[in-house]
Amino acid sequence: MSRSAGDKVPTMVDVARRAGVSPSTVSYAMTGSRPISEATRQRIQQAMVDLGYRPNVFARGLKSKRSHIIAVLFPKNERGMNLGSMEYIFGASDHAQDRGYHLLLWTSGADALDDLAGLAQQGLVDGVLLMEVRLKDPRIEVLRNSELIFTMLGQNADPGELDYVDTDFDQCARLAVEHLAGLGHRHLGFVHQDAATIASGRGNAIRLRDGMLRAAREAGVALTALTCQSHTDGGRKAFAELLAADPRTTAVIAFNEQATPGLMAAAVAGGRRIPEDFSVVCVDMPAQAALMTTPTMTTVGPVAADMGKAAAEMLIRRIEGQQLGAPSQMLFDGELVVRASSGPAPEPR
Amino acid sequence: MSRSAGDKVPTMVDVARRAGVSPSTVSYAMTGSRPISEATRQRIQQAMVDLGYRPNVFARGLKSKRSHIIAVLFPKNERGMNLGSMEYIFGASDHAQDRGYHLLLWTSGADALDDLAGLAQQGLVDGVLLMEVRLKDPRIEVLRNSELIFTMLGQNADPGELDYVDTDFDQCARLAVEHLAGLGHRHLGFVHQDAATIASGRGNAIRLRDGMLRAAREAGVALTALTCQSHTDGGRKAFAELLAADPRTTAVIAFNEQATPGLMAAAVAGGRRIPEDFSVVCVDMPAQAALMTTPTMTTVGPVAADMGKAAAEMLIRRIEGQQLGAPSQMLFDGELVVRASSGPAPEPR
DNA sequence: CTGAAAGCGCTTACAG
DNA sequence: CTGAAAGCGCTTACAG
Repeated sequence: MSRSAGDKVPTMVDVARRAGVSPSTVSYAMTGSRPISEATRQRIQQAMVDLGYRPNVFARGLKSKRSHIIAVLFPKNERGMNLGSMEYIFGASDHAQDRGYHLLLWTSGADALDDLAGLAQQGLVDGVLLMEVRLKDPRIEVLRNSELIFTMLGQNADPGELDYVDTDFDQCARLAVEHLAGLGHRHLGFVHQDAATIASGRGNAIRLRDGMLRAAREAGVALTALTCQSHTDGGRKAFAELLAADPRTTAVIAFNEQATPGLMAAAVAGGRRIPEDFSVVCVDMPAQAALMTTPTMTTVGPVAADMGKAAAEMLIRRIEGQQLGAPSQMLFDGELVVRASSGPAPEPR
Repeated sequence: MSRSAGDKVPTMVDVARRAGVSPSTVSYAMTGSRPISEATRQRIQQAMVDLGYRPNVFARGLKSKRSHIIAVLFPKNERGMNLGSMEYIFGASDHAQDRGYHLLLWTSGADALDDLAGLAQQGLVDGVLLMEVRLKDPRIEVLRNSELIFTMLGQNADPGELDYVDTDFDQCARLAVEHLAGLGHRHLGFVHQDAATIASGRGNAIRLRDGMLRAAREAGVALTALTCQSHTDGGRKAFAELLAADPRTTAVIAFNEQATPGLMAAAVAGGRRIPEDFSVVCVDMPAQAALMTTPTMTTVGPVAADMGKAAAEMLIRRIEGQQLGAPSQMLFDGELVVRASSGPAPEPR
């Protein structure tokens, strides 16, 4: 099984010779595409182990048109880097590896459509995981034309027959609002992403805001929704705007990781203790980040790694033809993790 | 150039026919491995554009033993996920793509040596970028045996002839200590990673601590070095230990992203304003994280994306035979970015 | 400066 | 249940 430097890498012919069968029989034993007697299968198996045989990916791919490689399209400039995206990617990667697939990381911008067409055409990848999906996403057209199989993490405006895995933003909104309403808060704020990001067609921000407004209505609480620049100062400004809009605000739900520290700092600077006087809940903030804020952050959101895993599984099923016809579309429920940033509403003064 | 669904993907034979040359001439024009007349080259180029030709990766790989794929080995369980690692990876990815290479993300644990041997043997990748390198790293032996080309991000105990890109921790230590000493601080703390991590052979923590002690000696200031659990409570405890060890401590240098918020919170809880009474400097904290602390964090460290890029370039040169013989070994200087967490030492009381 | 041909290591109809 | 043979789309000695 272990070979030292210099030994030739064994081929299927070597395995066949050692097992006393023809190369094609070895191939059939591997692909399972026709029945092999148990005895023969055993001998082949043993020969493979003895020689430490691994099939050559290129020969296999050349003939079978299957690479066992999937690409994850993560245009890194979109939102800057964040731990959440990383968790998706690693969830997908782990699962792909378990299923015998490799994961190719593709970081070209979402506008590099020629590059994408090239990737599709080389035959290098069997399928694609599309991240940072916009409501109107030109990559979808390219992938369709190239007949490349793909699964979206997120949704475009009209997913129709397309496969996707997405967060159930309505449910997340409800979870967050009900948590705060249950603690007695009657005047909430919702701080989401900056106007430019939303305008550029990142669908989740829009769906989440609509969900928040609906959930607040249902829970019978007031909710002020604001856009917010994605940095510390943006968060500061958002806090000021929020209080200007509704001075009775005692809690905020934020969907803006970069702005949240500034928002909290502004609250503290304004004489509010968190959570005694003011509660903060974040949507889709990774646990690791939630443990680094002071106080630690109450969060609502699905487990990103699970979503990445589900997307990878969905894609692989489609590639292997186990999922034909009907689209697979999956919404993930968020979980509420109560930490130290949310608490009972203060007594009205 | 654009082809709609159903059209056959053009091959080299199609290009050759259209250009009125033999397939081999097309190949030579692409690889550049023998001279081609300018006229012929033009016709071939035009034919490729007309047909939207892209070489089949598998056919190429099968013959040439070159895949133009490099793998980045990032055993994600090692340190948990962090933005810094992500920046290395994306820096490497961008550069690989610019150089015509694909990047495969390999997230198996560092102990999955059989998997690694398999990867090496399949011939799928031309080379490997090794992350999270330990002082004694068994992966190195596996890669050597398989004769796979690799570059380390970090160093093992005895890099010898191996290629690597690493942070110049001595220089970073000096930068941090001199910054604080220059601000009048005479009693510093150094809070690094937890004892288990260091004992497991993560080399950088050890090198950094030694560098800190040396730099402090040279600058004529006292420095208390501590290990610290990588979470908020660890940071709290570290602050207490630090003051117990040297009550005159007025500044701390931390190499522990997860613990830093706790450390700062403990300082504030202990009645110290940052930076008026107590300064904090972090080593190797990504800018994005540094902007999220309150106050924003003064940092020392190299630009991770640049290191990833340099490592990718080093690897590709080695793969393409532009770098023969002598090892490429490169240390990156850190930069000091002064933000709001460090300031002049307080008046002694 | 260019062509014809062999072959990389598999998979998969075709045949028995 | 198994084998012999063709061929996937390139690269690269060999030949001119």
